[in-house]
Amino acid sequence: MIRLKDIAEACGVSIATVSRALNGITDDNRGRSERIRQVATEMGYFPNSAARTLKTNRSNNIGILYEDRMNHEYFSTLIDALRDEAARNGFDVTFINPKAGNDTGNYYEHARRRNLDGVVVIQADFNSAEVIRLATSSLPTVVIDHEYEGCDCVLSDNHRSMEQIVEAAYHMGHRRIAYIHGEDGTVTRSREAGFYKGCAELGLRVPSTYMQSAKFHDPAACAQTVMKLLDEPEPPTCILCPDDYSCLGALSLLEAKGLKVPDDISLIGYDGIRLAQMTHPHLTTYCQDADAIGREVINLLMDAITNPEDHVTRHIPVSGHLIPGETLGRIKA
Amino acid sequence: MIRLKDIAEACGVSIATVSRALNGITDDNRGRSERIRQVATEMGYFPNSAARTLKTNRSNNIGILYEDRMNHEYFSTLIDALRDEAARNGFDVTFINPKAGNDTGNYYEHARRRNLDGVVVIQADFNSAEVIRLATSSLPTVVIDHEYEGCDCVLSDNHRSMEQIVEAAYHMGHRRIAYIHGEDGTVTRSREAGFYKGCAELGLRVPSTYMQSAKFHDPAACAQTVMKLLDEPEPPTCILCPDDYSCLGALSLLEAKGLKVPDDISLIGYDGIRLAQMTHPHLTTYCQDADAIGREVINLLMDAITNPEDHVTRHIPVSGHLIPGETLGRIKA
DNA sequence: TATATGGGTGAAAACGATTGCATTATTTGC
DNA sequence: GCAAATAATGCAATCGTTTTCACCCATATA
Repeated sequence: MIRLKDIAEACGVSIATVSRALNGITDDNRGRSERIRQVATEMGYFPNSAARTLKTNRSNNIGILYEDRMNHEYFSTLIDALRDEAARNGFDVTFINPKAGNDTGNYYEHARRRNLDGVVVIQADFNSAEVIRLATSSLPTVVIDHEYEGCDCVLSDNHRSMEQIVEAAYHMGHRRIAYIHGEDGTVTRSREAGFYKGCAELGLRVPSTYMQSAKFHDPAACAQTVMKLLDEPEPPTCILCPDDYSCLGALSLLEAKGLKVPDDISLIGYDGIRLAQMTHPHLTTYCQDADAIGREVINLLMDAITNPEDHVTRHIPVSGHLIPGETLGRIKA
Repeated sequence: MIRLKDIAEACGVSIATVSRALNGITDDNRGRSERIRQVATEMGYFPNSAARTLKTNRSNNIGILYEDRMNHEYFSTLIDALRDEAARNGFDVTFINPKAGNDTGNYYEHARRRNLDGVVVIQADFNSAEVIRLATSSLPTVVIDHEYEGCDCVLSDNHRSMEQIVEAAYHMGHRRIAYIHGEDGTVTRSREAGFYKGCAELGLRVPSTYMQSAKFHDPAACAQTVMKLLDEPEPPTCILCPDDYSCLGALSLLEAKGLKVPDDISLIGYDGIRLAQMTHPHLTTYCQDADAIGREVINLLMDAITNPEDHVTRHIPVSGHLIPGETLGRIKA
């Protein structure tokens, strides 16, 4: 590999001069810098990032952490968005590993060892010591969908989205709306609150049995819970599911039982995966704007990295939108 | 951050001794190494990978390249598998970026600049100069689903899988089988060949109109092509789709036209995404073993990295399996 | 007791870049 | 055209680690 030294020798100048020419420190005097740059390109030079990192303490590399497997469309879209947005800023993206090889490395250590300039927490157990350590460390960190004191975060509108969903169902005439939520966590609690608020504002009574718990991304679990709801003395006319996968599970079950969606019962999903628009009927669902979230995350991170002094931590909400679909039907008067 | 120097001072030994103790070079003499290790842990030491990389020319970091957006379940599963398998070997994973910030960096340069020890090409335009450069470089590279001369690769069984699919349809009594394939490329050509071979072995005639082209992951395109096939004077009784998403598009269309799947016509997908088993009817589809592929890829890469001398390049096939599903029906005699 | 043996040790040189400081070359103002 | 100001340059130190080499000390062997 070509080093600065090689270029220096080829040009008959010192290493320092080459470094400065390539980094644009010197105003191009007599075209000398220009010539150096040209020679560098001719020789096929590119900087050794390890050396640069060692000296400058900047790696132009950020870490992303997610503990689950990435088999939800929302996650992979988000990761793509992060990658692209980081690249636009000249940054690379490296995974922070839940199980870092032989080393009993925690996340923070892993990030430091790799000289990462910042970290994005996409999804994790927000109560675990390791994650808290990371979020509260001096390392620039942006967390998605969870608020830590003094830590930047980007929040998809879990609360507001549920309100919107409830309103949408209400406007279609539904008065008996049940909510099957996912596992407990920041996201779930926020959505739950939004659901209750939406109901309260519209004066809807919510029997305790209308609030059910299942698991995220588990169609069978959701279907089973739907069964329970149908056995209620007063079954709901509209059921909100934790996510689109679960919703599809519910849809299957209902069809298998001979119930027509949305004629007999309405369903609403969450996430807006592409497949939701390929089924019959298309899912009525709420779509989070993963690209926008990615953009905001990287913006925050870049600011925290480049202006550590006057960076003020912020909590930024990003809103999505309701996809009409066909699983939410009008209640016959 | 704690440096070797700090530990050396704390222990009253030289930096070299600390380095050797921590790396297990010295047989633990009089428990000294043990004590050094202990002090290191107490002080919260972890190595600076930039420094280590600079000195050793090894980063314990591999790159993965994919040019598309990662919105297919197969890709994200694969990336997860690669990440986990790499971690098991003490390696991290960094994305190689199609558009590397301001730099007009090609893939190879990007990998070198980052001191990556190896690269996995998950998906790319295999004819582009950049990708060829990467694959033919001295940098350990494993390519998935494309064979370059002298370059390691792991091949999902595109060819054999199509034969199996054809056989499965045949055994259900189908004699008029059409194939809608994706965009041209290594994968498509291999599948096409498998399809023809399967038909030939069973003595099935394949009218040229039965071989149609659409796009991968485009339900609408597939649906449209299905329309064309239905207009044939002798329409097929079974249609093979490029992938599950496309297949769902076809399924929707057929249902919309009042045709029953699989009673009136059979469909077979490809990929085995989770959603394929949540629809009604469940998709009959072929599932690639992403975990196994990931495992093989990393195995190859690790060998190429650790034994560059006696590493022999290999082309490894990984087979998947047919998921029965319900969209392939028996032809009434 | 003296001599080989052998591994543990420390000093120091790398790896390739950036950067403070002193110096030299160039430009500017008069 | 000369002094002062300014810009560009080179030297050398430095980032944190690994590793060569010479050295030392302990143990085993004669």
